[in-house]
Amino acid sequence: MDMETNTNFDSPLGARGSRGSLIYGLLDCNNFYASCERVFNPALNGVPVVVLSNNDGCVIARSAEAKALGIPMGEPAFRLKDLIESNQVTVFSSNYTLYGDMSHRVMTTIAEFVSDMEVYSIDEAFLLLDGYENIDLKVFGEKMVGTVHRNTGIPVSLGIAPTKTLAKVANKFAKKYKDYKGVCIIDTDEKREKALKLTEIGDVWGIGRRYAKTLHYHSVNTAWDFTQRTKGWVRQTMGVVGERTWLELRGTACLEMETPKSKKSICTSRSFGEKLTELSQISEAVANFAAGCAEKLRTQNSYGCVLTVFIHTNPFATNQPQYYNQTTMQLSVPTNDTTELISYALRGLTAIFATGYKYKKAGVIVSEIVPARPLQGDLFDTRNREKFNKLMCVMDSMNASYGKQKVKVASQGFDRKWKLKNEKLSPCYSTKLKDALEVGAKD
DNA sequence: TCTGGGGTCCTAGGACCC
DNA sequence: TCTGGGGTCCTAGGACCC
Repeated sequence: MDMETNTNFDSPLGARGSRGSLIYGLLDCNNFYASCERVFNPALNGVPVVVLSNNDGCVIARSAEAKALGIPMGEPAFRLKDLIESNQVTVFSSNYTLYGDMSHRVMTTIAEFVSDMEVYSIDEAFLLLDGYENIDLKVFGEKMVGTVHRNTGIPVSLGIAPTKTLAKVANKFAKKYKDYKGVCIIDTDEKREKALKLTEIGDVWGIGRRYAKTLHYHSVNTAWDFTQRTKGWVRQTMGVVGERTWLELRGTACLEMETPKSKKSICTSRSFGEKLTELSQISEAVANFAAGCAEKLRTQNSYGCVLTVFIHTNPFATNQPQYYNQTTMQLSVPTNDTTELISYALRGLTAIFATGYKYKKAGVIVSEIVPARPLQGDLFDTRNREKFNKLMCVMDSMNASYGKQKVKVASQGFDRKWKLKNEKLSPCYSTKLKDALEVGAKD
C-alpha cells in the first residue's frame, strides 16, 4: 500500500483503540552510534553525522541528516568521499568504549521503569509489560522515552504489541512518524492489519535479504501479504523459523523473553590496517586475538574446549591470488589462560599459513564453552594451572587499574603492523574521567 | 589504494551403530 | 539378481540478527 493513501500521514495507525493482550515492548535507540557522538558534541545536532566500522571501512550508523543525503547503510567509506566532502558530513571512527558506556546508561534508566527486560543488543531492549494492564501504556511509554532522553541524551523509540515481532513493527512506526512522540502501540487487529500493509516484507524482523527475494518472487511484498499465505506454504518455503515469524505477525507469540546465557562461542577477529605477508606479523595479530578471547572468557567466568584459527586474503581483490584456511583444535583441558590459548592459536596458524599471499584478516574463535573446569583433568596434563591462574588474575587486575593492554604476553608484540585504522576516533568522553578516578583510587 | 565484527539457530547429509 | 530400517551424532553451510 502507498503511504499517500493514508489520511493521517503522521500517525497512520490512527487513534488508540481498545486494548488487546499487550505484552511486549521494544525500546531502541535512534541512530545509536551517531547519537552517542552527539551527546558530547552538541554542535553536531542538526548536521549529518556518520560512524564508520572498524578500520574505517564502511558506514554503520547515520544521523537522520546523513540518511536524508542518501548515504546507505554498509556503504564503503571510500565510495562516499565526494558526498561527504560536498555536504560537510562529520565522520567518526567507531568508539566502542563510548557506545558501551552509553548503552549501559540507557539500559539502567529503562530498568527503573520495567523489571523484566531483555537487553537484546547494544542499543535495544525487549520489555515484558505483563501486569501493566491497568495503566495507560501510551503515557507510561512516553514518560520512559522522555526520561531516557533527558538522563542520557540519547533519543529512543518504543513499540508495544502482543508479540516481539509486532513490537519491532510498532517500533519502526514510532521512529518514522513524529506524532507518535516516540511510542507506537499495536493493540487491535485493525491497527495490526494497517501496520502490516504499510510494512515492506524485507523490513520484518527475521526476514533477511535472501527470503525477501524469494517472497517477492512469490508476490509477497508486504508483511500483510505474508500473513495471508497458509502456514504450510510458509513452513515449506522458509522452515520453522519462517513459520514462527508468520505466527508472530498474526499475533501469536512464540518468542519469549530470554535470560542472559553465557556465550556458546567467542570470536576475536580483525581486518588488518595494511595487508600482511609475513608469518611473524600475522602471529602477533593472532596472539592478540587469542588474548582477547581469553579475556572475554575470564570476564564471563568460563573456559573454552575448542579453538579455531582462520586467515584469509582480501576477497574483494579479485585480481589477486586468494587463500582461505582454518583449523580447529580440541584443547587438552578447558582453559581461559592467555598464554595457553596463544600457544594453541600460534600452533594452528603455523599449520594453515601459506607464503606468497597478502593477508587481510585473521581471527580466533573459542567454542564449546563450559562454566567450570572439570575436577578430573587430563592425566597427562603437566601444566601448573594453579600458578597460571594466579598470573591471569594479577594480569587482569593490573590491566583494570592501569588501562587495557598495559600488561601482556610477549608474543602479543609491540609492532602492531596489523593494527586497524581509526583516524577519526572521538575521545572516550564518558569513561575517561572514570578511568582516571579508578587509577587514582587504587594508587 | 580503500568493503566490519560478533553472534545465534536450523537443516541436510554423511558416518556410524545396532 | 536380490541388497533393511531406524536412530544418533557430527559437521558444514546457510539463513538471520545487530
